[in-house]
Amino acid sequence: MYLELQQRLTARLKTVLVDLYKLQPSDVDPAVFAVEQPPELAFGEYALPAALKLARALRKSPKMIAEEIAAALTPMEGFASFEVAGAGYINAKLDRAHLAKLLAAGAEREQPKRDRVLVEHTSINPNKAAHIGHLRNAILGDTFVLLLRAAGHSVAVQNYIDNTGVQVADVVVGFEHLEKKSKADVQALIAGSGGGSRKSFDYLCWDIYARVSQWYSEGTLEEQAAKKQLRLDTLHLLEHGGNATSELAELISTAVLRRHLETMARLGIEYDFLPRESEILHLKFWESAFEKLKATGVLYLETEGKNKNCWVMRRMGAEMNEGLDEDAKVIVRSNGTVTYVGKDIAYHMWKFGLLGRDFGYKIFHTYPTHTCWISCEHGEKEHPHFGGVEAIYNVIDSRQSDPQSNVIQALRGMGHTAEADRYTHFSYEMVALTPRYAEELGYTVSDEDKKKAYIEVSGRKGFGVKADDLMDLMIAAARGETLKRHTDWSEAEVDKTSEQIAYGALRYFMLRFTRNSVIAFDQKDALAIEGETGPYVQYALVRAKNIFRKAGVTPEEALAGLAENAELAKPTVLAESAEKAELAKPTVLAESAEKAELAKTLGGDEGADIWALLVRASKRSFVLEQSLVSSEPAYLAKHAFQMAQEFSNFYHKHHILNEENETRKKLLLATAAIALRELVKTLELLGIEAPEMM
RNA sequence: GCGCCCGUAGCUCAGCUGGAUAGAGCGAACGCCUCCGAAGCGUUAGGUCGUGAGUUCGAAUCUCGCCGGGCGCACCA
Repeated sequence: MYLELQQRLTARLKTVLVDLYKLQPSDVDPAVFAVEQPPELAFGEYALPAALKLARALRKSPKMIAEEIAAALTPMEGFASFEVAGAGYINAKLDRAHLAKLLAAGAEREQPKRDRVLVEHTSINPNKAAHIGHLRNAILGDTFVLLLRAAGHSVAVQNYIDNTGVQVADVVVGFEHLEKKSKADVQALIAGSGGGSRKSFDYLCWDIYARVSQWYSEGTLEEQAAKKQLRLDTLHLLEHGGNATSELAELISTAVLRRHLETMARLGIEYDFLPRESEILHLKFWESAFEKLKATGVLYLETEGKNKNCWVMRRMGAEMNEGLDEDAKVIVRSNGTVTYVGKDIAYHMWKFGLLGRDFGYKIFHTYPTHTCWISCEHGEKEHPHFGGVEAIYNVIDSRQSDPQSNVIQALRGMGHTAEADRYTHFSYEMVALTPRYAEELGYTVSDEDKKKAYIEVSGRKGFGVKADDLMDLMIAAARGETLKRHTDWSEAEVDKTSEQIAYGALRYFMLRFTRNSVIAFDQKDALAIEGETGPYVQYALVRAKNIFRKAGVTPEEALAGLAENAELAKPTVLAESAEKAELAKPTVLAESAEKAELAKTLGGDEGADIWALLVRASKRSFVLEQSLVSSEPAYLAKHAFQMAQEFSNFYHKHHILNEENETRKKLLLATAAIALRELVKTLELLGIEAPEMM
């Protein structure tokens, strides 16, 4: 609602400036039409710096201009006043009763249909159990998908599966050469391992992967070289396909992938399509891309220096040394094989529909509401259309920003500048462990590491926390708290609530930090259910629900009580584009005794906290927009927390059920209902559930 | 060596397209349950915004240098 009113204010400001100063909006610095937020709510809800920006051009004092504009803006539907403040800011104050009624009516603008976009996230190597760092990736990606969808985008979620890489090869080496397991043995292991327990196949692979990594570095130099060669040979067998080793790899990677989907499903994270590297290789994606890269001159054959006989791509800002660019990125090796970046260029051309080839598709998994497809060479005739989207977001950790920018540069070099501009590397920093927590987990921490703020986890060393273990630990802790408070609950109730709290706590913790901040994970912080956490937000909402349970009134009834006879609050008022001029025309509202009383309550000092809560509640779509343009879900997480905090304050201060003044009680109940609705919807955007009780 | 990111309260972090007294959580001290659940609420203490210069009427925010920390820079993926 806040966003809609702001857009109307902008539209009206434009017409006023055209009328007053004959300005052509297209010729003017957009900053003139900026709408900011005053530092304090007491100053108003919006601040217009227009007069400050126009002073020089109009050769008048900012204050005079501000007075003129303020006078011309008045009156305006939804706004109570426009006041000149400071050097020439115009502070706009909302009509408080009006906003309260709008919020109670819950009028939301219909989202216009926006672009088709593709979000790639999770993309865990299918060779071992998911760990804590993967959780950050998947939670960030999944939440961003929720935000995009809420804003009207049609989103396909992809989880890229590198099933032919060295990491899978390492585990295959482990099974074949360390464990001496046959394909049938591995099949039996997979069949015998239950999901979610320590006996799971992905856990087994976790240990084998760590052992193989250790094994590579043992023995004489000759032995080590032989092991390296074994690793390389295995990798080539996987890439080539059609042999016993690649079949074993397929078996292993698919089983681990299924476990990853189970792990993520616990948090409500689902996928639409799983493109695999094996198909990118076998369906000759690279060959198509190579032709186009050569034709556009992005790649050239190096004839001199260390990269002789390689096809290379010039890096951004690379310097030539005597006509030779030795810093160029090798895309095709001198032996004719393609590097990782090369394959990635082909894959991303496919994403934008620029490749001229497609995957085969078959169904891999069925979720309650949709199916998840996986790539294959010869798939179903009927399948959804993936790829060919307008914008993409790749949730990939910040260490990969170089290869990511190489891909973008290749697209740009081929002339696909529009695509390059809409390619977002949604980068994020790693999740590490605090030294203290690493010790708690039983790892030996060196004295040097103890001084650090955090220690990086390493799948190679088997050092870290597995995602499923972490969730189990958090559920157990939440369960302890729940049991303390509700001795009379059934087992099912305790289970459900504990899971809602634990998963909410985890998702919130991964989202509350901005993307480029390293998260130093500590069990104590993660399990904390006080402070800026998911459970705090959930608790606020549960308190709101309790009010209605006791009052014998539903939130819907409370909202209707305030919204009634509010013609102006009808959704249609806001359904059309706010840019349209007719919306900016001043209209006068019908006055009523009830509205006057509302205005009095909300306007006084006593009502300041109620007003602050209502304004906060009105900002969901505004914060959603901010989160989207900056690709930063943390803003919405912060919004949820602030809502919860202001509601807790309100809850403490006003004893709604004892309120004797009927109009006041109606307002308080409606405010609680608005806060409840907004808390639930904001948490929904973050993928966090709202418990009934806790 | 080159590139990217970071340095804000004891700790963990917001704020960074320049603008109205620098914010939050944790931790610390104190206070609040005959009243919708105290997993809560309130009050207080705590900051030369790494450092030096520059641009500007105005800099935590922009530019440059320096110091400290992290990560990239393979014919690995």
